[in-house]
Amino acid sequence: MEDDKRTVRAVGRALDVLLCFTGKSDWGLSEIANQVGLHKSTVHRLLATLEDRGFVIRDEGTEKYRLGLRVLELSSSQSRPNDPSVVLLPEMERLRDQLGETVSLYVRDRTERVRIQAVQSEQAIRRVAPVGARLPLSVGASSKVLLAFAEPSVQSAALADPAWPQTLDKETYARQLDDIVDSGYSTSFEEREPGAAAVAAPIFNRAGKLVAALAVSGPSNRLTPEVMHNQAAFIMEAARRMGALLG
Amino acid sequence: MEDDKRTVRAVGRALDVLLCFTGKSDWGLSEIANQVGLHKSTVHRLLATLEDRGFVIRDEGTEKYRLGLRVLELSSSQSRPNDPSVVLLPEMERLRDQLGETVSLYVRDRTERVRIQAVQSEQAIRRVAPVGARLPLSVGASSKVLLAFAEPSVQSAALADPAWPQTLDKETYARQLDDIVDSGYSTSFEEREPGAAAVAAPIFNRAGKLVAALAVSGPSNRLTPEVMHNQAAFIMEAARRMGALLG
DNA sequence: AACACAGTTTCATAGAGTGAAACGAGGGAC
DNA sequence: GTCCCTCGTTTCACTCTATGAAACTGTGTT
Repeated sequence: MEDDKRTVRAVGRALDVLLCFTGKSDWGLSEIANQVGLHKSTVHRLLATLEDRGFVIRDEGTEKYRLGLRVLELSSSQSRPNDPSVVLLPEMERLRDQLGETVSLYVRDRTERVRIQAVQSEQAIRRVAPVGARLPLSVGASSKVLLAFAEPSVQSAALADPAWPQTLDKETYARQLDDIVDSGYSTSFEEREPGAAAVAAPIFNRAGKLVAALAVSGPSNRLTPEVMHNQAAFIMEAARRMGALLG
Repeated sequence: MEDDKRTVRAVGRALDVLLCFTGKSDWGLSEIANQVGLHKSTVHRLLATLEDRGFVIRDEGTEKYRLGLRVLELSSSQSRPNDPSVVLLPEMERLRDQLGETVSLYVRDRTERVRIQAVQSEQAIRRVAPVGARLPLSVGASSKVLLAFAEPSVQSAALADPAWPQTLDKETYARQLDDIVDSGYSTSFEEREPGAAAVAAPIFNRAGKLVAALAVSGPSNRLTPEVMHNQAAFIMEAARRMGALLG
């Protein structure tokens, strides 16, 4: 409400329209208008602008809107040299082969986390982990790692976020984070998703700054607490090696 | 100029700001203002809005702007099931192994073409082909394929585009396109980039609609006109198989 | 110290964006 | 066939938003 004056309303609305396309690829005009809470005619103009610049296209046949190729163009020009998601990929594959489970790489983005890289397990039952997925910073092994080793200001900002689940007891949570700092890794067992479990360790760059969380995840019947405890040493070792690869 | 009334100026400007980040990842405020021809304060507000929604972030250290992770999120939710870029990937790898050169997949986007998928040659000297790259629809083997087999309205729109090179003789070009329709493939020899050559063939879906161009490209000393002529049959055969994989 | 340059904020004004309403175009239902 | 519902498109008067000049702050350079 305070920095609304520093932003441009029409642009913010257009970006909100664009963000509709995460999770659902085909949208009708009225559908979007309903979703973002704007008038049809307003959304129509915003979409016309987005379409003009190639950010959305209209499916021929069904007249529905869909993301355009400008998005691909942007994202491909996003990755810079010594980008963690490409530099660390070989090490992630090595760890996947060593443990046989899906390996993911997460970074914090404000009060959420984003999976910036993943290599899938090759087992029949495996964790599928789409790159680019945005997840809450509250639950899950990687979330706790990203918070436990973050600066205090980051922690308090995350807890103050309206999206933070009110059901979590903050004291218990804080103690859990302390334990993670002590042990150097974090686990989660059916915490965010039923049937899934994960181990995560922090990756620090050479300057000692937390840059990402390395996570190994799989079905909870394979990744029992004992198994995860045994894997933790390997994961921390891999995370250490990865940190050395970063600027 | 005509449909400017149907679009939202501020949004268009914001998207133009966003598009600065294709080709150069780090931008200062004044730099962007200069690039897009807007006032500093205007760009400042647009960037604040883009930052608020996570489309750009500011590098800590250098205060420069850079693309945010929302872009990754969007692009990853872009690929739909039976998307050519994933369905055709195995066939592209097969062709790469068969011919030993870089294989690219292009689609037309208005009056340009975009590389939506690529598999790199494994030779020491190879064509590097970043996915997402946007190229002119005038020159290059794939361009000519995408135009030759397109509907007449598409062809005339491309020729009428202000970006179309005035140096090309339209009659010679039209004859060239006719030849491509007859032979079923297209070649280019140091046409767009010095030292590079390519062969391309059209991919039609089951309904007979042109959906993409399949291109094999490499250094011009390996891909001589004779070599490319010999490879053409394999490429057309691969393109035919790929078309059968599409809806 | 003086300067140059980048980013930020303020503010009066113009005109751009807004949303209600009307319009036109399918597409079922009956 | 008609009616009706819904979707996308267009118009238009009004308000409030976006704009850009200018002032301001901060940082590094000469």
